[in-house]
Amino acid sequence: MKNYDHKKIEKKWQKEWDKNGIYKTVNGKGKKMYVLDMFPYPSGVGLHVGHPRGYISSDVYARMKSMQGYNVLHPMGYDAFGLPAEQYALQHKIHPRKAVLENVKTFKKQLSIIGLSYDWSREVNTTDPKYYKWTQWIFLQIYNSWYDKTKNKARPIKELEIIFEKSGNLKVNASCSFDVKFFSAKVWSSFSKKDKQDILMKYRLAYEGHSEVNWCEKMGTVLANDEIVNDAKGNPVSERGGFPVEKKIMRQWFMRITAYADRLLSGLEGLDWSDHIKEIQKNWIGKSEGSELEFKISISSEVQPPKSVEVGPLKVFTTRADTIFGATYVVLAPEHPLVNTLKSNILNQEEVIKYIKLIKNKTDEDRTKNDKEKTGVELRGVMAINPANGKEVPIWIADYVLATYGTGAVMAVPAHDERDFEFAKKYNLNIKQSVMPVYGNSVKGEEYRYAVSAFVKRPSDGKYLFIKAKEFNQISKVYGGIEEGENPVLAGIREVFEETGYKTKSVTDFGFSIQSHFHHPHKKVNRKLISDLVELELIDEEQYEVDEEEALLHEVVWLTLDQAKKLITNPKELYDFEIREGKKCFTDDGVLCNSDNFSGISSEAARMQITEFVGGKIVTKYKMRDAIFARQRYWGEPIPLRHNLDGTITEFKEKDLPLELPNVKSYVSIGTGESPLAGVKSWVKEGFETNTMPGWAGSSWYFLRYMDPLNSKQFASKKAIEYWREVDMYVGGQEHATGHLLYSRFWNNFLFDLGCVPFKEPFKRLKNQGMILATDGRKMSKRWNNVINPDDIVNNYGADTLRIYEMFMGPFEQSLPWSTDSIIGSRRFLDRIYRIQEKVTNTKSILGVEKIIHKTLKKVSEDIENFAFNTAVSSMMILVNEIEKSEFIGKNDFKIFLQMLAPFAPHITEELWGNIGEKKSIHKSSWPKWDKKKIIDDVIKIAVQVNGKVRAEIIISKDMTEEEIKDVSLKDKNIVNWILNKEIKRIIYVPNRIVNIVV
RNA sequence: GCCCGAGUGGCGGAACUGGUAUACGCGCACGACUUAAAAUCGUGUCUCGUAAGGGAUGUGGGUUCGAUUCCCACCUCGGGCACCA
Repeated sequence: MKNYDHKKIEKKWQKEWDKNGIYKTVNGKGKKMYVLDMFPYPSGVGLHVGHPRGYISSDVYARMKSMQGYNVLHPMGYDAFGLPAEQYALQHKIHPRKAVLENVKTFKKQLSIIGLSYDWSREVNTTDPKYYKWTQWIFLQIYNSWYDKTKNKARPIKELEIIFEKSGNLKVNASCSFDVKFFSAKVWSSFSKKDKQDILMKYRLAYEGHSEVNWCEKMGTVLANDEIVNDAKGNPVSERGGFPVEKKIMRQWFMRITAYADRLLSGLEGLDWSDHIKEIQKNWIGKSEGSELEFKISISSEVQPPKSVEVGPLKVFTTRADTIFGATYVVLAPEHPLVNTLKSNILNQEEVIKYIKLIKNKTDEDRTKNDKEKTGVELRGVMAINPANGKEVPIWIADYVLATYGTGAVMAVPAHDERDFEFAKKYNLNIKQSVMPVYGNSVKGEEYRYAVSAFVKRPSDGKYLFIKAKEFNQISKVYGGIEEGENPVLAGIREVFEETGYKTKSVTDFGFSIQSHFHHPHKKVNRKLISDLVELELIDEEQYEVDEEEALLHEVVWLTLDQAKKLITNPKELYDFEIREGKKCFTDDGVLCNSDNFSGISSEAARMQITEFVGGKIVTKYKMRDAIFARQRYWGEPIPLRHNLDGTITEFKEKDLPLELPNVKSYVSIGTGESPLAGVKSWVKEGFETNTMPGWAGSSWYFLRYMDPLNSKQFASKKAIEYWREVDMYVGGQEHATGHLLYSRFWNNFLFDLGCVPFKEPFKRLKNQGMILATDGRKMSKRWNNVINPDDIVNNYGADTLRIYEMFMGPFEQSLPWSTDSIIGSRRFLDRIYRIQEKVTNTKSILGVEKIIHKTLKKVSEDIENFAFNTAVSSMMILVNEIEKSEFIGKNDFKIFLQMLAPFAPHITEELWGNIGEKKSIHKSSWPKWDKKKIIDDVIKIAVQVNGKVRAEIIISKDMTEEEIKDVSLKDKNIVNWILNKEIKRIIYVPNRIVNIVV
């Protein structure tokens, strides 16, 4: 017998499979299974061993499903538009189109030697005009749609026009830009064509707008956030070249993904994705429910002469309407439009303008740096009126309020919000408590009391006074009730004297109350206590005599604050320390105080009631923003729109698509920040849009194209879509959690609204492969010189070894370092299998081998289904070890073994399959079924424990009763010693597992 | 700071729903084959102890007849978000 020659075998079968087209998929034949890899961006660098990990896993899965009788769609293609291709082209001075073709070739060559079962006849490429024709087509559908919030779906923009003509926009409940003004049908009809189009633009799901970009004057180009660094002075500069970068407002295209925020959130529920990815998407969408409240603006008479401007109320968004009585100022984002409206009424105009300018020049990074101190300026001369109590509060602008979230304005409640608290402390603003923390649960028959608790300092050594209850051995501060007409400080001084005999004077009243519920053990009553905290100081160290009863109950101890903190366990007491230390900010829910009629009710109830009381409304907000859908680059899909001389926009008709990228010599940035297309005369002359689509456009729908890749009439035929439907198994890296996976869900939901696809969610099941790190534990990168090339592995060990090893090395979703040493184990495994073929006989296997074959088959089938490939391989290794111990193996059993291994090692199994006389490809054979009867053991070994420690093993047969098993256990010679002279309290028997004797 | 996830031999890792911890592979040691080496095969390999037995799943507690698994606190690492009111 010759040795296992992987080179010969793999080459031979790859050629054979190709010739026979065994991986071709035909639409509409039997039950379907769509197994998809995230298609790659074909870079010029080539693959490292980490890349194929996902492809191998989906290939194993697809191969098993195919053998199980599914009609499997398992395609591959290329996502080739985008910045990397453009930069590669610039660097190598070749046209991106040519670079892409070259890279695709390299890529395909590297993939082909791994033996993946792709149907290459369905290959797609996003840069192919035949493909991006449909990307443009979908864009136009989105452009020509608006979102009806009542029907909760996208509708044609034409229908909106009809509504406008009939009744204006008053009754329209749509997702639209925030600045649309109301108009009647009559007013609508008076608008010019351009006016009408401008208004419709605010409703479209793909719309033109403006946004800030990072502009680098010297380079004449727009930079992404990660292309910017800070120089020595902390100013933003370009990473390459170190040229200054500034903010610039530019024209952009957007996608109104926010219209789908709620559907994208709720749609997650039904998906079989990892919780991790769902969590990331949930956070990204960032739903929060709160209230929108209105603060009226009052203008001070100090402004001479008073310029009264029509100022609408200031809207704020808050999730804590219950804290409104503690709102001691309001804050606007510096960009808030009201700042401009109020300009002439602001007394300190210059200061404000200076501040706004300062903020504008900061980069996003500066503004969001974690240790950054909050800054702000008060708008003097104007005040806001708290709608809950009618009191005037100052208005500030500050950089800690974001213009882009909520209403761009907040009511500041420093007592109950950490950010407001920090700001208020810095600028000495009022802090007013309106919610009390609550300790202990309310009980029936509570007696209600006001009380004080006191920190008492002894100036001579800085220690503090505590009392120790003799009965309970607990440390606490002095507590006492506040009598009628007493203030907390006086009550504290009196209580300290009565309980301890010390005379004190007042230092501070912290003015912060806490509500607690407890049982008073001496007075035998339930108490609801509202306590205030004060700090006192000894006047002299002489201790006067105290009441005898008091003295019996507790003694005085003097401790440093640190000592006390360690001794005290009561959470309410500990909270007092925090108040003392100036962390007077309580962000949890509690019970309202200082809140007029609302005092005493819970935070939760108050949120609704107060919102109603002040005439606000309950609203839902999302962190997610609309997605920018434009790049100022050459290498992307052209946006199929034409700008007319009168300022209107005309979209392309379907028959005129695709709008192809002009074939130009130079695609270098033209220096105005616009796309290089703006420098192409013929293009500009036609009025074509010069922005191109972003990288995520083509990848947001490619999974639909595979279903019907050559269709020139539709992006895919209805029939094909209805047959293949959603992707059953989607495999790719988790770095796409908030990009591709969100955008494609958005597009698919949109296409569903349009009736183009019969399902909302495109990816039913998702698996994310972990990264393969270099042997040094770092990421594989040319930079570290630690890249391992799969071609070398395939050459030295074979594709099957690479496949087995990558599946075996660890849990699929976990990142793991590559080990050059360990791969030999996978090769040895295949070597052994190759040798086993000599043991194949035409007779039946011995019983033990047959049994383990069926057990392993069950495990492998289940493990592949669950993507637990490492344990599947491991169980097959155990099987091989067993077979080696046996003198021979029956042909039928060997066949079953080859079949279960075939998805992992398609070449060697095909070879051995042929060697034992099979004519048809193993990959076209039917996945074997395990025989339930064959995997039941007649006798098994179980452990016997005494008091939870294993002391013996016994062999039991399947028809023994529990009594018999217990009996055997007790009589076992190892056990007898352990239970000698002891009373047996209990015997626990877990069927087929364990006997535990408790003595 | 907040929200997730993970900590098991020299290494990658296994352990079903709470039931014999360390499967499988790598490495290492010894042995067989060989003039020799490689390859291959066999045996051993958590730790302390001659043994009986004891101790180990990041640390400390708890629940349980029994905990890698459940609960509480803490430590370390990885990921996500980061002034989202």
